Amino acid sequence: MTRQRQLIYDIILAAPEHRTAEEIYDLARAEMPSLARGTVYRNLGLLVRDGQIRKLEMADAPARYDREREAHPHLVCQRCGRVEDLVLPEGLLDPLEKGLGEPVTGYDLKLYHICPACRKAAN
Amino acid sequence: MTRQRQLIYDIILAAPEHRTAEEIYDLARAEMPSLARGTVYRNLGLLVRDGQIRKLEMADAPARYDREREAHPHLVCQRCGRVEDLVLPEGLLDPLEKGLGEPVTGYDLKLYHICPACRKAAN
DNA sequence: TTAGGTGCAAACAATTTGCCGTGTT
DNA sequence: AACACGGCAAATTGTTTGCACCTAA
Repeated sequence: MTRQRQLIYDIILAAPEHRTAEEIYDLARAEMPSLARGTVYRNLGLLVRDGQIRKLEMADAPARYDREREAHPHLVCQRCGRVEDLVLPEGLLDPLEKGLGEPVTGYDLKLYHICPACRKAAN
Repeated sequence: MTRQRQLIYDIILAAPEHRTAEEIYDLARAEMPSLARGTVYRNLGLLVRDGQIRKLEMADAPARYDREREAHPHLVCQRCGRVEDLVLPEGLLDPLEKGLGEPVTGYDLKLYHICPACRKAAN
């Protein structure tokens, strides 16, 4: 855990936002102006590999990072890309897995909507 | 529907495979060698926009395209990236949507596993 | 003193775009 | 003539990598 990795990790832990690498880079540079973009990507990759954070692949947009360690669904605004965590009702996906007969190693569930802010703006 | 768009569309309809733009480009060029890569991307975009096909965003890999018109879950091999369609049990996601109180405009559900071929190869 | 990490810049992969020509209505 | 689309190549975007230097165990 170098200073730079700690900084990046702290930024992710500090808020429930699901930020992009670029946003994290900007926030981190406010604190450590010498920080390189490559270092951000490298450390995000390592944090994901070690299971300390999660990477969310977004549709037609840069990936976002989630401080939550366990798999859970997300609610994504189709307009602005904002992401919220959802709670997965216990055993919700069981019927699907059951039907498969094979073990599932993970899942990715996103629900799309238009967030209140965007819906208001659309008027 | 130009010749090139029809060709691209036919390739997608012809098989249940979920191919990448590059794979579609290669298959199409076997039939029409002058076809440009940009044309493939342009037409895939239009076909998606018009709801004739679906785009599947993959984790750390190029997007794939699905001939199925309606939303449905996918089973993705973590090793080789192969994608299969799944059938979503009726009303499976209702509890989630219910809990939200807001309308959901769509969803994206992927289950990850190791496909039989890859599991065998791992021995 | 050596393994791992950094900053920097160049490289990359997937996709998009501008431009200009061409076939169709 | 208007126009949508194709081919081509250059541009963009998001991300990765090679390299030389540095630093903490």
